[in-house]
Amino acid sequence: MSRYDASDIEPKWQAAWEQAGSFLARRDESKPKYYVLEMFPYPSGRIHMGHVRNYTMGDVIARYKASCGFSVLHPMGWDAFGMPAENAAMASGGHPKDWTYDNIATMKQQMKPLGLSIDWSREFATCDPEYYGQQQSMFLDFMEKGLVYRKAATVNWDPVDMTVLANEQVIDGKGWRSGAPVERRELTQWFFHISDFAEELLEAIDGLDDWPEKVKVMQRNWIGKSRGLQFSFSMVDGPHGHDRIEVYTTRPDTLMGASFVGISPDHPLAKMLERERDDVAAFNAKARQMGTSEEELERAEKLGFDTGLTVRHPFDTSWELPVYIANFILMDYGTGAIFGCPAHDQRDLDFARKYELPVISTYAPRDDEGHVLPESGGDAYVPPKSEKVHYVKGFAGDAMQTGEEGIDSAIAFCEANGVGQGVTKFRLRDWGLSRQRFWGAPIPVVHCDDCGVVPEKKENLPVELPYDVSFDIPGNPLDRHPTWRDVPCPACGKPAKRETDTMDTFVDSSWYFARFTAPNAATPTDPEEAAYWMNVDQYIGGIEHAILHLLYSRFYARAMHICGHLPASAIEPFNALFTQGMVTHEIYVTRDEKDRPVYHLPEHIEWTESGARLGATGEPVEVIPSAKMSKSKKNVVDPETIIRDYGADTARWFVLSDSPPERDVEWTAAGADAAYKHLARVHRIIAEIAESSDDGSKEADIELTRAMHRAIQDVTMGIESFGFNAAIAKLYAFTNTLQKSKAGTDAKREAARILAQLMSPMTPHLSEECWRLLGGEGLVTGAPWPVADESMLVEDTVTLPIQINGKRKSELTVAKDLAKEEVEKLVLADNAVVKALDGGAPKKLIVVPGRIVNVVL
RNA sequence: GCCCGAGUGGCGGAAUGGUAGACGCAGCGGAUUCAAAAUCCGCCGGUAGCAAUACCGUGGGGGUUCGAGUCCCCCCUCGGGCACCA
Repeated sequence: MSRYDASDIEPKWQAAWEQAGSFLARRDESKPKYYVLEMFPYPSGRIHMGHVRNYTMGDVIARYKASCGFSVLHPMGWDAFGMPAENAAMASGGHPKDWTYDNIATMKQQMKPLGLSIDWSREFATCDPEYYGQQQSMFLDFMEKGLVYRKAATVNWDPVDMTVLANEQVIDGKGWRSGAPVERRELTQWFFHISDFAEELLEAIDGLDDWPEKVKVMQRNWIGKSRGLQFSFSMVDGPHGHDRIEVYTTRPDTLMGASFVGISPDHPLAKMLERERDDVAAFNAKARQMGTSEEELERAEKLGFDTGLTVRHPFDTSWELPVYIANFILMDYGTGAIFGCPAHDQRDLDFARKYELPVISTYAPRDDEGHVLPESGGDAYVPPKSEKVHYVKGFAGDAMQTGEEGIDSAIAFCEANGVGQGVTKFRLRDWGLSRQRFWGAPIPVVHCDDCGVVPEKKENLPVELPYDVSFDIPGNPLDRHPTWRDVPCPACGKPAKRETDTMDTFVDSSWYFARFTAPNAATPTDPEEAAYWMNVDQYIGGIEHAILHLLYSRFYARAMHICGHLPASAIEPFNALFTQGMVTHEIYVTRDEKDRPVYHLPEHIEWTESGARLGATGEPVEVIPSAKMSKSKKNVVDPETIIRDYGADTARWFVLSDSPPERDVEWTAAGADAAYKHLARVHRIIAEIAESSDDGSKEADIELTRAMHRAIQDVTMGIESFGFNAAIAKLYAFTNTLQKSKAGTDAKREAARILAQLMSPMTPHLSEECWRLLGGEGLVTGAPWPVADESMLVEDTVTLPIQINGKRKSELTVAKDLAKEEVEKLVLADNAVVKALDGGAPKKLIVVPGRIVNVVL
């Protein structure tokens, strides 16, 4: 009998699947289809355990669904454009293309030994000209349908490197390379009209039944539909025709508590003042010395500049409010101007106290006992809008009403009195897709002095990225590439210049799922293939993509439908979504002479009785609790090493077994050892059973068969509900039962065959091996999934716990369907109950049939 | 700062509002062995107790309920996102 040797078993069965073409997706109209997709990887260089976990989960689903008779599509590709390739080119020369394709080759070579049931014939990278050429073609379609436009928008500008910075390249308000304070700068950029779809994208969330509730909540909040009042303050002696300031507020019910008006440094009025007054110019310049991210603006100290100008309150023209320029107000939101009500907004309150502005409550708690008014030094009073409050300075509706009612009546009152109108706004902004970078899909338009912005002709696509470029000076090489940049105008033929902005990589990942249905089509999609394979039935990826990637894809699918590239049924492209957790690991750190941390790889650590030490020097090592595996912290284990030492099945089993899939899993060497030992044990048990021939007792046969059907039921439910760890726990239990069983060989062989099959989505190689040992027909991959016999699942008796006052004191084993009255009699006769009642009668006797009994004294 | 999650033994975790700790790891005891590895069997939340058993226990504090890890309110800690990281 051979020992379990993964390095022997795994390549053998991978070759068998390859030869059988087991994973080629075939369009078969006679079968139901199932499209399972994991978020495709960025080719960073090497795969990591997070990838292994993500793809293993998808693989379990893909293999299970194939066994259930579905025609399965399970493809893989590469999200291959992006900054790291460009950074690598800057750091060590070379071309981003070579770096990227080298990485893809390495990572594919690392993924293959995992034995994933992927149809590799559909593989592509988003940096393939065939792919981004189709994307450019769709961009032209979008232009034609009015889904794209240009406008000015702010970017992070590094004044030393003379280049645009990504948010992650801005560290503490400074450029990551130059260290120079970044500036906000306006550039004309390309935008998708995603905000036109805000209402629809919001409403359609309700139909996403198989998406996690938290993702739906995050998307709803992101779209941020609000009802509010838009109106203008008239200015007192407004300069140069600026006689009004238009504001939008979601809390018009606090209008009588307004104490100042704030405008963005980029507001037209602020810009006008800036030209005339040095002090305003200085303040605005300082305010612009900040990154563009919302997070940075919110965290920064709130600063204001008193312009000396005032506006009149719409309901009391003798009441004048000061106008401040404030660094936390963005021109992109609403009207770029707000009124501040310090009593009911903590940020406004902080601002008011700083600049000694009045604080006026418009409402207070109904029961204001213990409530310290913000006027008297308390915090801003910000109750939920659904809570009833007492309006002390309201101007419409009842004195006692909820915030929502207060807002509604305030809007109605203002409209009736000619002060502005109620409007619905969305927080969602249009999707800026321009990137001033090289390594992305070129935006296929040409700028002509005569004709303006001219779309490239479709027959000239793809507009391919040039190879003869260098990255030794900052900025986009496309900007300074004369032969690539200087082209004739597609409309008039005169000399013109190509657009040098490339597309956001979110564009690439917003339709790759559709391209997988026909990866070689001469158009973006093939209608028949898209109709058959779309939608993605199960999408799996990280929670970090909960908002942007998924929202953009939902928009993009709609835009593709408008242009005829997807059927109407595919505008919500992901039927079910699962967000898996990360793989974490402990961090090992020592200190250098300057007390800076030095990180060490897990494989360099040795464990002694006195703790962790560095293997090479014996130096003690500090162990920091688990965090996401990252190269910088060196808390990584290389899947390649794990596969070499234990085999792919062990890696797959471990990442599924130890934690619920939506939670983080901590990689531990002990856990990997345990997984390996268990697989070896299964192999041994099954090999023994395959060689044995015993008669067992009939009772043992029935008992084992019952356990087998129970296992089929539990494991199937586990997989269906993404409870992989629970399914694996049942498989452990069933293995224990099988090992201890006194059943005869026939019953044991059947149970062993079912065990191998139930394990096959998780450990496909081992399962094939066991299947063969047991004389199973063909490959277990593709063998029909077993179905539990319902009659074998039913138990005749149940054990009811007996609680006294909610605490378990005894138990009672009765026939499953014993009448409630009979149960009550038996309960009252129970020793523990008799003792507790001490001759008295229970106050209450609760019998939940088949579950529990509670005696209340 | 704003939005969304998560917190259960030494560890990973299980538990349609119904016996908290399934299953696994580590640990302890035993069998096997010349010995070890491997394997097999048993024990394994805390406190008190020889024991039977009692009390405590799901991040902290309140609440709803016959009954709360699970539902509600407040708080703490950790993680994800915040529109140019992917």
